[in-house]
Amino acid sequence: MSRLRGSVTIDDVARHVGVAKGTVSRVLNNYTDISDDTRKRILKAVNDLGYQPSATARNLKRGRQDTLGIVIPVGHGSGADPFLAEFIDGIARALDELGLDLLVTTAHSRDHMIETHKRLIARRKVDGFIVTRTEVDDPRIAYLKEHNFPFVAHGRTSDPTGYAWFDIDNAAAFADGVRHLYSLGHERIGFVGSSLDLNFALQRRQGYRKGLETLGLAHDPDLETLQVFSEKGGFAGARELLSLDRPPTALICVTDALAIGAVQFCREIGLKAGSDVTVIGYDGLPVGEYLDTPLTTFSQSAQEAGARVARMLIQVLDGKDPTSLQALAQANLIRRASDGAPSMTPEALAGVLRDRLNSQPLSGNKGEIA
Amino acid sequence: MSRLRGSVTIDDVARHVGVAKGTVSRVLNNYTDISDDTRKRILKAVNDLGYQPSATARNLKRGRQDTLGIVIPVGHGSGADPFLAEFIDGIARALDELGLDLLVTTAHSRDHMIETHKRLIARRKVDGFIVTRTEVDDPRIAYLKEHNFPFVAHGRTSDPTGYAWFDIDNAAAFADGVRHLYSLGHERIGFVGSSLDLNFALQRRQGYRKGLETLGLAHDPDLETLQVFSEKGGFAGARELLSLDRPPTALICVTDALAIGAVQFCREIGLKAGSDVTVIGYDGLPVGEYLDTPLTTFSQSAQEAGARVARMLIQVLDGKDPTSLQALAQANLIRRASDGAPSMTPEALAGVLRDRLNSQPLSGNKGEIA
DNA sequence: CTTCGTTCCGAAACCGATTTTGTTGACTTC
DNA sequence: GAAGTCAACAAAATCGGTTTCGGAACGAAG
Repeated sequence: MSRLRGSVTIDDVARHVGVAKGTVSRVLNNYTDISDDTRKRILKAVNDLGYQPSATARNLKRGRQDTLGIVIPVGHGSGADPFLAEFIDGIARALDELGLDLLVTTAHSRDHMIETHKRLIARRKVDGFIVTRTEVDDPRIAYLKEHNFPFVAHGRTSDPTGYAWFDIDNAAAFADGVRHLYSLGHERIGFVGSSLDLNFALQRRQGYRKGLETLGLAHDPDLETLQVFSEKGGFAGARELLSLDRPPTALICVTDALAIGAVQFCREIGLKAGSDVTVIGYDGLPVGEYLDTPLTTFSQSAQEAGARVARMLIQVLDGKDPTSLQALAQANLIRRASDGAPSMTPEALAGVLRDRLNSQPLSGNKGEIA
Repeated sequence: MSRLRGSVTIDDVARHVGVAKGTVSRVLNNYTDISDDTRKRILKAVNDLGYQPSATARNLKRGRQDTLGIVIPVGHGSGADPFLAEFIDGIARALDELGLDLLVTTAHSRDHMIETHKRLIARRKVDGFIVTRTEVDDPRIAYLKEHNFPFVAHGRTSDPTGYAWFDIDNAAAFADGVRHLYSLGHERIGFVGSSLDLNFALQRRQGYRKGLETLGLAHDPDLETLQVFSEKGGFAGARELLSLDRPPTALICVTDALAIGAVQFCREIGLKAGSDVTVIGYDGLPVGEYLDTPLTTFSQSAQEAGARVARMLIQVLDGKDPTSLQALAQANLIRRASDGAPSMTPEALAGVLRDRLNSQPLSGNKGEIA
């Protein structure tokens, strides 16, 4: 009961000035049919009383919430994605300028994810969604499209039509990466990937294959491995590929986490990343710079991506046709130290590995395949 | 106009069943004065129509938003804090179980921070706040206390009375750390800290000093350095301390980021972390495990901390006395590989450093002091 | 002096829920 | 059989805004 926390309502202002509350509202919403005198008196009172309109009441009438939603996928304890942290930061910054807010929710499964979107829509807590980490066949996008609820995707799906999205040209990046490795002298190039459900993972593999094809290099299925999304996966992937009879001299990894694991495998086996074996990652994580061999990686600004996607969503909410809001950006390669000309042939590398794998036990359980 | 996106209102349900909307509301809120028959018919209609009450309308009447707020400090482009990402994840998970949501905002300065809290309160967008990264003298806490707005702090201030908080016993952790280093044989232990405005940074230094005192070790002010909060700071800090005439053989760093930079300095100068120089961090970042020398560090579960703080805030909102909600948890040391017995005396270390610093140019600009 | 058009603002409807108050009919009770 | 009780719901008030509608006051036009 009672004026909770003494907040000032529009009625207080109206009474204070001696006008109808509708008049106060009109002043605050810049209607023109208010005399200068009245306007000034009301503005003064608003200021004096420290009045700020209740978002709730305003939203009820307007049907808008001035709030955007993002529901982030969280693995089973796998920890938060460092990319997402910066991405959200970017969104929040962009929204702040416009007085909008961001509602953040997590979901641990696909069902939970859809359910959360449903709830937020039904209870009208948000005006639109930002969808991240798009899957090749994404149930969220299907749901939102079907219900005609505003959203912008960061990343595409297998059918990137009929909705607004912002994406990195993953395929081009990986094709470039392969070309770069080839120009360094690598001819056997391994691909350390992960679950192909995620669209970017699939696209990066496509780019990898396309790159090989363009260069006229044979595509050897043995040089591709799919691992879990973590350093452990990268470790296991590197072990798998480097243990081949004719191992790759370079590894291109779908994410930095995988690349970090791959570099670790190289270190443990006594190979120098950047010369004995080349490793390239993707994400531009700052920490990559502080590895013993600073990681060469593709970078995209997560913060900028967040800001951009937020602004796109606002345009959608303003009625702009989502189909006209589709943008592709290029990632760029940050060369640090984990890439270089191969120091030996695949055959020589295979020899070294045979020796080392037999003589040296590897660290703990880091190579376990999940 | 018009039923936006065809959402079903309580009136639709009432009309469909042929009752007053108040009756529908009472059914949904478990009032007892409804006949079984009517209750069933209404519940069926609710189900059939897929009705979910509008959060906005309900909030307007109830005066609650079922939304918690967190405004996270973002440096000038310094990037997002990996700890915060997991922390938020923990909050979101805990809230999900209770049907609450989390509003995330960023602020780039102290003023902006207060302003954002003000706005969120005045516009009644949130029921309470979670305050993170508390400063020794925190303006947010002062403001919220003064205005009697519900909140829970993650971390204390210099005056930890009169509000609810959850904190790690930073002082105890660092005192333990010093004891641990001493037991390994270190007698000159350096402290790489950062801005003492943040309460945890101050507490950790207190713990460091207390640890020395307890062991009867002299406190040498030269062994303490304050750096910016990043790998660069750690690099610079390690350089400063190790360049002393009698350098420390162990460095205890306030955060993992600093420790990572310190380890990098050791590597570049040709010292082996874990034997030549011991480095300990704090945060338990997963990436610390994948450095060339896996980082020994103090760990606290950010996710659990988030969940815990969220639950505390809910208790505050339920009317529990904030003063009764104050909890201190212990951090625990995760020993990996960057700590060990000293391989040489401070004097010998100084000799090595003199040689190396003269002969070997250091990497780029990483040592610059910001 | 009427009529018309503006300008400016009060009154009331409305958004979609919750909650209070009031009403109805059935059932007791004496 | 009149009065009182109770269950079960309808009707209306309310939350705090926005928006529509309409009316008063005034000057200009005819």
